[in-house]
Amino acid sequence: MKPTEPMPVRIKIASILRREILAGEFAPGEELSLTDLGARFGVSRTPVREALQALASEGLIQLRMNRGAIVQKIDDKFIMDHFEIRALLESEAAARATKHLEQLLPMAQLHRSMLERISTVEQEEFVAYNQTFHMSLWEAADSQRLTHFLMDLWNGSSIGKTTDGGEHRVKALREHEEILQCIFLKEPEKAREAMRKHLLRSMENILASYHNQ
Amino acid sequence: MKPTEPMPVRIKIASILRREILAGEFAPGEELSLTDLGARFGVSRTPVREALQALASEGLIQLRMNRGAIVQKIDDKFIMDHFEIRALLESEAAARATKHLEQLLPMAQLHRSMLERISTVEQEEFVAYNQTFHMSLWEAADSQRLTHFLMDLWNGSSIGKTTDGGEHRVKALREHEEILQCIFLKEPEKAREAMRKHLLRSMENILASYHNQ
DNA sequence: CCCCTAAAAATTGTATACAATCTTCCAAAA
DNA sequence: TTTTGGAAGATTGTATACAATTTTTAGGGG
Repeated sequence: MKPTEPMPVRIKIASILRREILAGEFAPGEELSLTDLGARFGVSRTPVREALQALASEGLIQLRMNRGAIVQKIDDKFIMDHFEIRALLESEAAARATKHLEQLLPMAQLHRSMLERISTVEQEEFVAYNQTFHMSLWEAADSQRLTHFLMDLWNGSSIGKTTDGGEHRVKALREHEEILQCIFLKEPEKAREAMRKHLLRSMENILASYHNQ
Repeated sequence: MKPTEPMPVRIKIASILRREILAGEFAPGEELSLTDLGARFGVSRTPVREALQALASEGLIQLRMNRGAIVQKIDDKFIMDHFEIRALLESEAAARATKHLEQLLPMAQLHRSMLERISTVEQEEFVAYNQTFHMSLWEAADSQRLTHFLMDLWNGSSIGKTTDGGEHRVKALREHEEILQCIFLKEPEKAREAMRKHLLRSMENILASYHNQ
C-alpha cells in the first residue's frame, strides 16, 4: 500500500482554497495575494499561482491581468446554477448508462451492500460509496468528455457542512435505488428524470446546511 | 483605441496549442516537452507550463505527475461528445433566455441586419455575429456558471477548417431565426429544441470538414 | 481642501536556478 | 541470453531572481 500519495503542491493548495471559498471563508471580491498565500502555506508563489489559475478555470475566482485574483461570490444563486448544470450533465450520464449495464455491476453490488448495512455504516464509508455510485454512472455513460466536466462539477459540489444527519443518507440511498432500477430496466428518460430529482433534492439539502452556518 | 491588446503569454500559447490539437496536428498520445515548446515559442518553461495546465483543465491533454503531458485523441467521438454537452447546456441557456427578452434586443437587431445583408457579408463579420448571437443568449440566461462553462466549450468548438462555404451560413442564420422566434414567443421548450437542433447540425458540418482534412 | 503628477513601493508576469523524480542505458550476475 | 541494479542524463516540480505593471503616497499647484 502506498504510504502517502504524492500530490503536487498546487493541487493541495487548490483543494484547500476551493473548500474555503465554497465554505464562504472569504468575503466576495476579496483579493488573494500570491505572497500572502505562499507565506501561509510555506511555499513559494509558483505553486500558489498555479492553484489560483486552476480555481479560476473552475469559476471560483477571477484572475485580472497584473491585478491579482478576487474571489467569486458564493450565494444561493451560485449553488442553484451549479446544481442545475450538474443535473443536466449527470442526467445525461444516467440516460446513457442504460447502454452499458455490465459496467455497473460492481457498483450495483456495493449499492446492495449499502442497502443492507445502511444503519451501521460510518459517514466516511457512505461518502466513498456515494462517490463510487456517481462516478460509476459517469464511466458507464462512456463519454470521456462528460466524465471530465462532471469531475470538475463534483469538486465544486462540496459546499457547506459535510456532516448531515443520517436522514439524508437514507433518502439518497432510496433515490439511488430508483435511479438504478430505471437504468437496469433500460429506461433512459426515467433514469434521467430520477437523477435530476436526486440532484435537485441534494441541492436543497446543501442550501439548508449552507444557511445554518 | 488600444494599439495591441496585452495578453499573458500563457493565454497566447494555450490558444495556439489548443487550435493545433483540435486541428489534429499532434499524434494522439504525443508527449509535449516544456523545454521544446519553450524553445519553439521563444519563452521560458513557466508560461508554457501554465498553458499546458489550462489545456489539461479543458481535457485536451493529460498531465501526469513528473511525467509530462500527452495529447488527447481528437476523433469523431470526442467531437460528438463535446457537442452533446454543449447542446445540453446551450439549450438550457436558450430556454432561460425567454425570461430576459430585453437583454436580447441589441443582438436581435444585429441578427435582422444579418438577414438583410447575408449575401454580402464577409466571413469575418459573420463569425463575429455568430459569436454575439450565442454569447448574448448565454448572458440572457442569467447564470454566470452556465456562461463560464459555455465559454470553455466554445473555445473547444473550433475544430477543423474554419472556412466553410456560404451555404452553412444561410442554414445557421435560418436556425438562429427559429431560435429567436421561439424565445421571443416565450416558448422555452421549443427554444431548447431549436438550439439543440442547431448545434447538432453544426456538429455534422464540423465532422464533415474534419473528415475532408 | 481638492486634484493632479511623479516617484516609491508593492504586486504580478516571466526567466532562471535548484531539487526531486523519472527514464535510459550499460554492466554484472543468474 | 535475460534480468537486475544503479549511475548518468533528462524532465518535471518548486524556489528565487529579475522585469514590467499597477497601486500607493507624498508634494505642489489650483
